[in-house]
Amino acid sequence: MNQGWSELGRFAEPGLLILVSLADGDKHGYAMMADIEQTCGVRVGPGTLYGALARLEMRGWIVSLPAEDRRRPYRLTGAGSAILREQLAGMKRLAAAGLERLATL
Amino acid sequence: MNQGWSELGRFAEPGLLILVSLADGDKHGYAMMADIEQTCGVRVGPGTLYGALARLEMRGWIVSLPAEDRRRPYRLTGAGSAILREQLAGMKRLAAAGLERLATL
DNA sequence: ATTTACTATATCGGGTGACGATATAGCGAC
DNA sequence: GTCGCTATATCGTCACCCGATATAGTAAAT
Repeated sequence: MNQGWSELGRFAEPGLLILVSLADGDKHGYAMMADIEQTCGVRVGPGTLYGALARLEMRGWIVSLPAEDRRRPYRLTGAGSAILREQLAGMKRLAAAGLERLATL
Repeated sequence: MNQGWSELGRFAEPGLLILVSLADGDKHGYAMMADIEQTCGVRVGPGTLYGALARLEMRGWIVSLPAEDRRRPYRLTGAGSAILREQLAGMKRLAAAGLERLATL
């Protein structure tokens, strides 16, 4: 984690970044790392990524597809896209409310 | 944590919620809990709150003001509001990008 | 007056997860 | 055949979330 999205304790959520990455279409781990770094400017290391993938799958937000080649692709589930939509809507509200507060400060 | 902002492992950042709460003006802990619950629908317990407050202060995002009465108010620092602005801008971008991806899914 | 409820802060402990480091291995190029 | 890239996996440490619990002041109710 970190850089671009800038130093702080733990203000970024790798799991959420993964879900956003998969919202674009099925991807395997390495491709997600590249996608997330490119679109968010955040580097997610393998330790973070594969741990988060396992937890997301365990919770049913994603499923792993049969491995093609050396690649193990993942797909966002219905539950995953529902929770993602909900989370992003909440984030959007929070960001708007927070920025407004900062503006009138 | 949880409810309204809905069940998931750890997709909410108490530290960020505190900064947003303080962006509205100085507040003591108990007032932040009330403010955060009212505006975000998220309940932050005392264990979460005071731990996060200590860390935020240690990092210089907030300062504790001299206690009036029984209350220990906190104030957002310049560094704190800068980091908050940056974080919220990032969140806004991510939310917009993610929701767009979900829409074209 | 004492019980009840709310305000307010503080601490402890368990469990979860972020993340760097490291290992493994296939592939293409030079 | 070695170098760099693609790709996945695991381990260990440290941070920190969060429920539970303790403490205490205030204030209205009984």
